[in-house]
Amino acid sequence: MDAFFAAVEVLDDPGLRGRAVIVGGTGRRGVVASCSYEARSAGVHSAMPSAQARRACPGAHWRAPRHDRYRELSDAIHAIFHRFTPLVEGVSLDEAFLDVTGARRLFGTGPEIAAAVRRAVAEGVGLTCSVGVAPNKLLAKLASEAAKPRATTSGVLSGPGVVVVEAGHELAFLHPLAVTSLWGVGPATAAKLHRLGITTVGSLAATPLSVVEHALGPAAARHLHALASGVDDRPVEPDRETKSLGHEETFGLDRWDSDGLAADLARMADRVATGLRRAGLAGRTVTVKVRAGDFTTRTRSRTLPGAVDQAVVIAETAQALFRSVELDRGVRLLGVSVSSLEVAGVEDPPEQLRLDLEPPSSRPAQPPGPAGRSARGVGPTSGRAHRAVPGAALDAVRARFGPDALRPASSVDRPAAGDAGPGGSGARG
DNA sequence: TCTGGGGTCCTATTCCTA
DNA sequence: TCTGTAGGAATAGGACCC
Repeated sequence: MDAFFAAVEVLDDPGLRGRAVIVGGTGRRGVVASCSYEARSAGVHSAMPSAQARRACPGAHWRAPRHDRYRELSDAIHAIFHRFTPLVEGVSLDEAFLDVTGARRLFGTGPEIAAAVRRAVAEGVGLTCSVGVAPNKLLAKLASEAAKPRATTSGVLSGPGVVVVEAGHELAFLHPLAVTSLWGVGPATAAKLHRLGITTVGSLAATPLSVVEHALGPAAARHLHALASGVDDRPVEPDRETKSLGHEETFGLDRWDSDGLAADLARMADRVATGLRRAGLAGRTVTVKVRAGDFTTRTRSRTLPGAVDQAVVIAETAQALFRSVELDRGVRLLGVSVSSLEVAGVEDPPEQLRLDLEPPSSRPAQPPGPAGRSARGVGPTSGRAHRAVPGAALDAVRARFGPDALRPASSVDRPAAGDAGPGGSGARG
């Protein structure tokens, strides 16, 4: 999709058409999530700090992100894709790979299918998308980039909409591109490649693999070297499993209140647990992420004996991990995630619902964990999964009485998201 | 008063066990 | 019983994507 979030804002407010529209955090620490091509002409781009974007484009119309609305339209767009092929791999809300190998008998050639998809999306949801047609995912991705509109300092140039990379012309398309075009080459990798004199995809392909391996390590080098040669065997995977699920918040001001931060961790854990149950998942590894005022980031993780989807267990583990992190430079960002996911079973017996956290010492002794691991002493080590019924009860109450009907008691009577709120967007509670 | 949030993947190191 | 080692799992950090 072209400038997806911004395009949705224009769709819902046609008065914005042709104007510079920026979707992003307006707080003191916000960044640009998406912007219209008119804003891009002024030098604004995704991930740019909001303060910088305001300076670059003072007349822009700002909108706060509305992820539920974007998801709604993304679902509608994916449903359109599925009319052409079942092999749809969603990369993000606004990007997907379609393997149309088996659809050509029904819908025509690749370019014909691309044009039909664009028409169907425009008619179905009123948004424009750009399509790349190519023999593999890398080339299709790069071709779709080439198909998009272009923002220049003198204005917006409409793109071709569809770009086709024909078999036999892969390298002619690929090799002149900047090496940063390759999926997986960000600023750090680009800097290493530039030190070798590698600036284009073609120059990467021409560099001996052993030289690239020395700079990037074997895995990344082999992967990028193959991509630079136009080789990309990755299949379109319609049903990719979720590997982790988390939530994190950047505070408007650095914080030092460890009690308040611990309460926020409980709130975030509750949100993650709700997400796990909604997805029918439970996870064994709890990770806490703490970004300090100087932007250094620390993570602490602990793997539990069983998979959990209960907020109380995730919160207790997260809070224990959090206590092991030095707070000497203030806390800018705090986050919780759960990984080592598995499908939540229903065979485990239910546990008594606990409504809030208590100090570990006030609870009955936990069964001993496996030798060694439990001795390190962070967090609960119950021997089986905590899941299903208590969380389902919480979810049922919230479904009936609203999402705020039940909250961790530790977060009651205090702002829900820290003094200044995440991204400075204000406190709830 | 530069740097969000939700993710995936890779690498190096540490810990534990056989 | 002690020690060295190898391998796997866990942990921590970082790069990258949209």
